[in-house]
Amino acid sequence: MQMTPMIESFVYHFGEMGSRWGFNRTVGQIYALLVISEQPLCANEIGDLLGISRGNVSMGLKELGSWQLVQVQHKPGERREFYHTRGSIWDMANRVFEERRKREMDPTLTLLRDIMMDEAANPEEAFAQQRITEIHDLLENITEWTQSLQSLSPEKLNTLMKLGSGVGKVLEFTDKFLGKKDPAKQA
Amino acid sequence: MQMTPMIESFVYHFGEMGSRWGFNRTVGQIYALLVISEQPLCANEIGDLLGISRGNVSMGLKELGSWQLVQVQHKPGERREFYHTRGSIWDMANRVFEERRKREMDPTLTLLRDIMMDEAANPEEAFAQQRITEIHDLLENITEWTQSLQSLSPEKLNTLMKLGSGVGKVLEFTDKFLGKKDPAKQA
DNA sequence: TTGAACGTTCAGAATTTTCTGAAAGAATAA
DNA sequence: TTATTCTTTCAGAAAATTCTGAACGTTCAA
Repeated sequence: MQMTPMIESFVYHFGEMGSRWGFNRTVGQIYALLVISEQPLCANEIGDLLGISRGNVSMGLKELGSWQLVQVQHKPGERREFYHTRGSIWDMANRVFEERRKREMDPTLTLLRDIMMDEAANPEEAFAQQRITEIHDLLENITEWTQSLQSLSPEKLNTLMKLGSGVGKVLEFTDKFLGKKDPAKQA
Repeated sequence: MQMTPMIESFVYHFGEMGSRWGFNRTVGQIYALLVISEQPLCANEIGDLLGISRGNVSMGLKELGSWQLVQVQHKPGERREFYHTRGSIWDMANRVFEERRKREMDPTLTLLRDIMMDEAANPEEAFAQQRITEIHDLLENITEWTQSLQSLSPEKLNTLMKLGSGVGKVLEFTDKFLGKKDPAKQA
């Protein structure tokens, strides 16, 4: 693996973006490198390519492991471990979604529910609780929905994506033909 | 406005979460405060409630303004500015999505497209380009789709959300009744 | 025109996050 | 056993981010 300008720009950009997705720059760079490398890479090679210390590479790979985004491989006769990404780009995106849900959404929903259970001590708290309930319901909706989308087959998801806002038409159409039957009941 | 334990826990949690949504802890706290306060707040009050400096409040409000998440209000006879959130919780979520798309997705898509246009200098770059194309297509799909969902009416969006994975059934149903017609064409 | 009450800015301080490299652990072969 | 080659850990260093508060700008009333 060689650091050409093309590969550098990709790796550095994903380093910056990484922090938006829940991990730091180095972790993002390591991941970017593994994604675009056809061959699995060993820790030393990663460190050399990115110009970071061996310890940092180790921590980064550990982090990526906890996200289940990398796989360890052994080459016969080699003692070193080689790393590469697992699954398709889709699988990876799913895993990031899933992991962020667990780490961010779930604790937030729990907190909001706890607050909703409390007795409001005054009108200010009552108003706050009302807002918090709205936020909770929205987040819960989005969370459940995205989760159910993830269980859809890739083909169906693709159809759905291609539909775009045309999905509105499909809903109308379905409504008309099913008559009284509420499509929501099919969920 | 008073800092009760209930309000504190909400505000602090959203401070932590804020960093995941693209702004820092203080900005998250200021926003949380404005969301659950029925009355608009002035900058001094915000600073006092959160125990942060006046300058920090000013910077935080500026940041929230750039996200179009707060509105300035003037009370008659008052020289101070009062701040509160604009629109419903849904509107706010939309605005955050929209803003993140502009700040993160668009630049990423541009970079990936640029790389896709380059000539691959060797087989390694060719492989990298292939992966980058996959990533680009996925991100573009998701971006366009979420954008088109945002243009849907709130009721339709709600129906869709409630459908959950049941949307798969609706797609099958539509397929059957439309026969040869590919629903994707309606998009 | 002065002073009071507000808002903004930004250099440097404080804090938080990330990274390094030395030490220690583990596997293997001789 | 010892040497070799790899990995991991973590205390402290380095870097990045955030925050403070003083200086300055603006508006308005007297």
